[in-house]
Amino acid sequence: MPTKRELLIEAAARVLAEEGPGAVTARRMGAEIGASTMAVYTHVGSMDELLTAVHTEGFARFHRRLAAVRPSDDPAEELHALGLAYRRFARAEPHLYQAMFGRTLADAALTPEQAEQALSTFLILRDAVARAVDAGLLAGDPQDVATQIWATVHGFVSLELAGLLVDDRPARAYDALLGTLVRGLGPPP
Amino acid sequence: MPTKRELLIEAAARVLAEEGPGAVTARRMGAEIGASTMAVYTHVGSMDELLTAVHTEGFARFHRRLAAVRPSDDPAEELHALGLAYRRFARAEPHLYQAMFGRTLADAALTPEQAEQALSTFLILRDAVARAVDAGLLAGDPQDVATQIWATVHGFVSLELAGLLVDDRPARAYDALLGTLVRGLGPPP
DNA sequence: GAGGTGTGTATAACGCTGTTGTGTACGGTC
DNA sequence: GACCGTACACAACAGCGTTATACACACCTC
Repeated sequence: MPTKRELLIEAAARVLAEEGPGAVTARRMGAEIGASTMAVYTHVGSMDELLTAVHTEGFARFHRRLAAVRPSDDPAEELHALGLAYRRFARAEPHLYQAMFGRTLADAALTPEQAEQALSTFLILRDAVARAVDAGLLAGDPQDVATQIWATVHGFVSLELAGLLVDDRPARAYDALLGTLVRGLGPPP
Repeated sequence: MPTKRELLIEAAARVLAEEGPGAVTARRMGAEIGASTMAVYTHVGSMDELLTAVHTEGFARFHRRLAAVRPSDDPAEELHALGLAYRRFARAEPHLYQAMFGRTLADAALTPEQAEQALSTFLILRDAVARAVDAGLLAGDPQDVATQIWATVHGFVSLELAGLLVDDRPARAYDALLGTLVRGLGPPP
């Protein structure tokens, strides 16, 4: 049986994903779990802490999605599958993705828990990159290479979610971008 | 002499840049220009329209920054300078950058004016890419290539602003990413 | 079992927000 | 001089996050 805190976080993540950040209010969250507004303050602390918890929950879902990509013998195929899973998650839960990646550092730094969550998700990518480097597909320090891949992939889906991508065939453009990455990160000929 | 509408937009952009989105309120904006709250509604229409106008103003500033990068005889150097100007703008005005690129398409589509603004800024990059393709530095359709570059560059600075970049030398990592891009987008050997 | 203690809850209130309505002053037009 | 439309300040409304208050209930000690 989930605690009321867990119910609140789950409800907040769901309402955020379905109706956007404007719908996530303390009164609404209380009503969602059949309690009063005070539930947020008794069980979570504040709306800010609730949104922080949703951030963490978002990364947990993201982690599960990426971890579900089963390792392949072909590192190129595995990286491609990871890239597709990444974009699929962002398009499936745009508000959650926005809550996870859209914060500005100038506002508030990440909590240690958030940083650890983000790092553990990043490690999925880094390990796959390390295998690709071992196989000779990519070259360089896996950490640096994975950072570049993450930035690139995030940039594309972020522009896409913001409606700033002019391309009318985003899936094809995304594949082209992944191809560019592998070319640019490959060993020198 | 600027109109009160222009004063409001300028004040909103400034307060947004200096104090973040939470400080941009109707009462504050009225006080900023020495008028009452009603000024926002008389001269702009609503807070939402004001933020839309700030979005447009942000792209105008962005455009000026990128357009100030003077064309070089060396397309590689020009692209590199554009990339540095891009990151410099984002780091100088993170809240403005966030307001420009952080909206989720699911919330509200861009107005035609916003789309045109964004496109005209994109054209600066596309033209530079076209020159690089002519010079044999890059290969492919300039529009597609420029889209890939934009996505990549945006992804990096976006992660950086969100505090999710683990690298402790972001400037070096950014240069490495730009290098990867040029390699990946260059003509086949 | 009786009485104190502490936690969870609901209700109400405070100050803030965006927005709207009301009344008033001002400047141009017939 | 009378009229009209615009801009303005002030007040009010609903909703927000948050806090204070009062009540209910489980538990623990005597």
